[in-house]
Amino acid sequence: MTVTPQAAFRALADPTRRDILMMLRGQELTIAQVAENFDMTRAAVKKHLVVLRDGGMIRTRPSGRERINSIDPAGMAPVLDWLTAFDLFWDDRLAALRQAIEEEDKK
Amino acid sequence: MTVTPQAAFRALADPTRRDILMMLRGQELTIAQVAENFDMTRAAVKKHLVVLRDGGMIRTRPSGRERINSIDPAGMAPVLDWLTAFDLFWDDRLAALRQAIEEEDKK
DNA sequence: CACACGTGATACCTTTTGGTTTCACGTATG
DNA sequence: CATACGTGAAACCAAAAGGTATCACGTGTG
Repeated sequence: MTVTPQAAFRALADPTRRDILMMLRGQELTIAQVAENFDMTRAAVKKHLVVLRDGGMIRTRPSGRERINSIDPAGMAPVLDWLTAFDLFWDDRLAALRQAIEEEDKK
Repeated sequence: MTVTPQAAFRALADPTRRDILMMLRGQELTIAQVAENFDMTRAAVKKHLVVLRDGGMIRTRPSGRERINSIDPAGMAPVLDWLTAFDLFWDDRLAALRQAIEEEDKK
């Protein structure tokens, strides 16, 4: 199941899905628990979770009659890779980052 | 005209638009020149350029009867900011980046 | 000035997307 | 075993997205 860059970018394109990712950043949640935080049906949230899964952003593990969703740390890689390849803006960011790191190393 | 993160993510969600950004990475192009590279009408490409502009990814400057499109380096900032705030995967990337920079500094 | 050229804008069409409702199914639990 | 619970899946709907064709308009150019 190779995750295409397109699936990854699509997963990030919806604000609800980005919120779900943020929500899952520190904790694992069942679909029902995720749905509690949104003003939409569980079914709608489920669909978003499927898109996130197709994009490689989350993993789902069954536990009894529940499904536990957690972030897939590797999922962001295709996006990062594209941004790196794009690399125009990257120069500035890299420069700032390099400086920050060097400053920190001086301590 | 504040660019919402949503507009930025939306701009990146379409493969044609990402291709356009890549195409604009090194050169400035008129809409007609951009359109030459795709199997779709100029009007369709124009729409993509509008979305990219709304997302803050490109700038358009008039030159006679032409419009010259170029990348806006600052456009990627909202995306980068979100990814940084998301920061789970970031750890690995940052670690690798830090190491690469430190290695280079030793030379 | 007449006219070709590059673009902007609009109407229109089809497909995708985000959402709902409803029902079937496996899993706990009284 | 009966039943409540969490989920999966399908049918359906409205709105958004991606595309086309077409026309209007400013800008060069013969």
